[in-house]
Amino acid sequence: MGTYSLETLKAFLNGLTPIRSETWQQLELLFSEVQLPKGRFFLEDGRKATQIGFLTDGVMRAFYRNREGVEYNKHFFVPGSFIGGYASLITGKPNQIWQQSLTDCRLLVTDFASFSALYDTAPDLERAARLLAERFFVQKEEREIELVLSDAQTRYELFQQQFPGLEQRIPQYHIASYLGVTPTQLSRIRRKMARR
Amino acid sequence: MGTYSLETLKAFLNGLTPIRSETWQQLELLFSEVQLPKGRFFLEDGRKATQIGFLTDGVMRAFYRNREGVEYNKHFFVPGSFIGGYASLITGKPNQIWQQSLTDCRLLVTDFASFSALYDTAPDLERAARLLAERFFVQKEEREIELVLSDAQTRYELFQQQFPGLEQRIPQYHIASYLGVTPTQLSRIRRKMARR
DNA sequence: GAAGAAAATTTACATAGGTAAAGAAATCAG
DNA sequence: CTGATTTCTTTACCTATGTAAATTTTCTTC
Repeated sequence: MGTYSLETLKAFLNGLTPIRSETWQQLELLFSEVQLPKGRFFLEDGRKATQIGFLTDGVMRAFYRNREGVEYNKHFFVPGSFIGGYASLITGKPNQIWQQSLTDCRLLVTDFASFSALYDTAPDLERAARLLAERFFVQKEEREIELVLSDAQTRYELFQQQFPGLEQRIPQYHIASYLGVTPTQLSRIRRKMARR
Repeated sequence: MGTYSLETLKAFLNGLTPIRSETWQQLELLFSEVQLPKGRFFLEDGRKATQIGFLTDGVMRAFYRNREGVEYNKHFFVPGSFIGGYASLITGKPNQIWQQSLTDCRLLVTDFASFSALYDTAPDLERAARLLAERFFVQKEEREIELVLSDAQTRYELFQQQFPGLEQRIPQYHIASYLGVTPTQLSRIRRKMARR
């Protein structure tokens, strides 16, 4: 089972760029499997991020929280995603984005410092890291475009396409927050859509 | 003058990670200086991006445009910034973000394919590219947080801090668009701020 | 399967901020 | 300089969506 998770991670990295077996041998020693029950935080606001995880099972969310405690969902993670306070890991500044399990989850976790220390001797891994950073950037930009150019109903339809089946697994208020509207408004949108 | 621009670029890259002189020798041959009069596009919607530029003089903006032709400014570029349709360059998909000079500009321009071809033989350059991608990601996330957690007046104040002096050089409607409000609303905010 | 909790919907009302258009101010070109 | 253009501000009006609270529905768990 742990082996299977590691295989998923290996396949993911190889999908970015071919990883040499020497590199992988070093890499797989770094990761350990962690169970995260529903509702737990992988990452909280205000402290420095130090770990990265690779989600192999379950659903998680990333969100911001304002002074008054209002939460804004920014992303859902499904199996096969890297999670972690990427900006905080890179800059060393306090983390601003919370990450929480919405179902029971399984993760492969490692210390980011150990991971990135390998870049010096493993150019294939540094390449993977570049491609991953680029992919993260593109994802953020695509989401930004979605938020700017689409109205709430279209965003809802896009959410349904991008996360098939997820709608059934998590509360609607989480989806509303992800769409940038209130549950009230999402309910109005759904009613309107159902009427035709 | 062209030499001076190249020095700026070199300093910028060295600020990311030390660049070997062999790498720089190859690199500087790739770039050529381009003048961009006010109002010209570096990049338009719908076609694939192929070039990157390094802005050495002037101000540019990046923006999205919806079906109806309404524009949404997402970023201003000041000297010392890389510009180009980064997402499109990476993915090969059609570009979605327009980039236009707001004043007369000077740029160092190169073909991205030639630039990235050097990664294979120049790990220092690939490292710079990784750090740049990470930096781009962090910038986007910080801006995202700003848009989510701050109201329009705070965003205006942040704009003034982040782009000192820029306010005087470009029309207010460009700033309003960057802040995500109408010129009407920015005017209301300014009036309110002036009253104390 | 009944009681309680959580989630979703609906309603009534309030309001921030949009649109449109007119007028004032500033800037530019000849 | 001066007329023309562009930019900025203001006003009036309107609508989408927020808030709050009540109601209904769905999900848990004992």
